[in-house]
Amino acid sequence: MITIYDIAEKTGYSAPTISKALNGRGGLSPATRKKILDVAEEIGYKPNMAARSLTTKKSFLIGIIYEDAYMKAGFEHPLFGGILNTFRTELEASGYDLIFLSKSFCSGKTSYLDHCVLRNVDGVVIINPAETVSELSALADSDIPSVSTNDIIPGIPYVITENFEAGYKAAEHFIKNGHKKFAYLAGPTTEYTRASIERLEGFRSCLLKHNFNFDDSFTETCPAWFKENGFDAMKKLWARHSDVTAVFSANDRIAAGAMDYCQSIGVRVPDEVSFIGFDDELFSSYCNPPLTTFKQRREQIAEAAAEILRKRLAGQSVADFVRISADFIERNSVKNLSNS
Amino acid sequence: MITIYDIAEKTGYSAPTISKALNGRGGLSPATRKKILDVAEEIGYKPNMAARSLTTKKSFLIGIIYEDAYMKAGFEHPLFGGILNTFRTELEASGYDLIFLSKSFCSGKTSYLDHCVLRNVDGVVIINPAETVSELSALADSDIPSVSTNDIIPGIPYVITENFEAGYKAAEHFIKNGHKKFAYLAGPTTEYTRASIERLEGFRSCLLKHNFNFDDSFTETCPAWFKENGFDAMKKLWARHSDVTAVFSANDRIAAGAMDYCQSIGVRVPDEVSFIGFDDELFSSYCNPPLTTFKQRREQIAEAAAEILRKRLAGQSVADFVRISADFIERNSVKNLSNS
DNA sequence: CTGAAAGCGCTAACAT
DNA sequence: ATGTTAGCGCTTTCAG
Repeated sequence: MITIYDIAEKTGYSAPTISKALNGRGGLSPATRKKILDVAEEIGYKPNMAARSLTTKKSFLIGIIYEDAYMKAGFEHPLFGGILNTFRTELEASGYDLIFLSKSFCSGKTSYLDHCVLRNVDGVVIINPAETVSELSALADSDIPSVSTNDIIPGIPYVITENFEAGYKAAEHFIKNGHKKFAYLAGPTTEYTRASIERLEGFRSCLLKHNFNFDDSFTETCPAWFKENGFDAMKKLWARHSDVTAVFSANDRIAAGAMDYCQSIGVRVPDEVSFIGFDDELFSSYCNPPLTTFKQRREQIAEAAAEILRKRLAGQSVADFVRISADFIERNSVKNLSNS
Repeated sequence: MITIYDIAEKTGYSAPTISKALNGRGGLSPATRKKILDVAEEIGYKPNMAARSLTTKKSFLIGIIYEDAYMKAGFEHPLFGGILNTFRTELEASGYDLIFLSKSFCSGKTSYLDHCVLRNVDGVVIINPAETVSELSALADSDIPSVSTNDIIPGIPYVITENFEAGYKAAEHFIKNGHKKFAYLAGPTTEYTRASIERLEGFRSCLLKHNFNFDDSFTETCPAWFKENGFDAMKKLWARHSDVTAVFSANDRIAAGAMDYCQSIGVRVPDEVSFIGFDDELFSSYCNPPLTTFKQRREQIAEAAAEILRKRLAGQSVADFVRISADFIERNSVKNLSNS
């Protein structure tokens, strides 16, 4: 292992001087600095982050909370995987390393916060916490800067898609295409995750504004985000209202399951029932008919979250939250009834 | 910050004694140990990994090399995302934390190996390196234990799907269904990644064994793994051989693009041309027709890799490589010509 | 501009 | 069974 003492020996300077040169601090003659840096390069010196961390109390480590308890898709989750991707790039560019935080370090008796202390992380990004998230409030109360990209945790700034706006636009699109009977297939909601409800509220808001009937019987809530749940939900909904023509789903998988149900009982999509989904998963452009949906701007969400975390790491104040619009992706799952 | 000295003060024991108790080392009376652990628990002591790492030279950190330079799908990659998922679970259960390795730490002048040294990682998993992987040989030559789940790097044990076997089975399946004219749409190959070629070799091997004609003109190589590449490749292949009825593709996206091409020129799938893909992406069960394909056993690959790394961390010897069979997923993209 | 001394939190080696 | 001493690699403080 090559240490600053090796450089000290080679150059004749003392360890603190080497340290100053390496870290670009002041109080050094340019010639000295250059000589030291040259020797460091020459003998292949690499700092020991653990030692540096011990004295400075900074680790240049960002903890990632990533569990995907909801969709069980792991890193392949259509939203979270993409956010993590960009977030990683952003923070590595700022000189930080990313480390996964878990609740099971040290024989399972640690909390997320414990894990932060153990590793002395400088900051935390909460991409997707495990279902039991109450302990996140401990994180929020700590002085470790954090940011969330999915859950709304009191005391932690978040960056989330403009779900209300998207729901509103979905309704507008159906109305514009002459639809008059609407339904919503909701996803599950948790203490800190209200995405499905926000989408519903936007959807309903637009419908009521245009004086359409949309009471609770037109919403069916899925216990999870999978295709099967969409199938079951559509079945129940159809038993109550077989006259709906416009179905908005909380995500693409639910929409796919619902379309499957319709086709399984001989109801044509989109001729008899139209669909709009959410997420723009890869399969959504392959299914039949290709699904009209919303794409969340993962890169932009990650960039905004990275920016917030960077500011907090620098001790600057930040907004309580940022909302990012989703992009509407029009395909062929919505029939224009005005033309028929 | 709570340290062992706080426990020492509270209990009256010295720091090394506290350390022994905390780490379960011998030479302590059970009573002493219990008292120390109780106090530690009571005052909420958490070890400082950086300090521990400084003295022990162990960091309990595993470096992850994950770039996805090939498919640009990031964590949503159909194979790598899944492997990372399970690998993470496995190693966290063994008391390790996962940290991403990059080549750009410290203003971009570090290599993967440099990054390992900086963070003093105990081991490395190479899930998917960046295109320029030559520096991995430096890692292989170092004494840091590593394992690879996609690339074959001299000196590093790997766990990879039985690609040859799968290719062989694909050919068998076509033959069993009465096909006589075959083609292969290859993916790109790099210095260390021969998956596409291995699949081809298995495919060809079976065809030749059954005395079918299969010269190089029946293979078209895509420059990348995307749908568009499959479309273009099928177009070129079709210009040479419009009589093939059985097309095996190096991955599902290429297969999807190729099916698109056929349908775009009015060739029916699977009635006139049949397809087998690779990966079993989510869209593969949604596309039209649903695609017959192979699913790589991501969990099993990750478990085997974790086992190899654990053994190497413990100083035990391991096999040079492990090959894991892929599962054949039969859907409706292969027509049985014997029945027609 | 440079160096000496001290210490971050922990553990290894040895002494008692 | 427990304590003493020393040191991991680095940076901070302060003296020169």
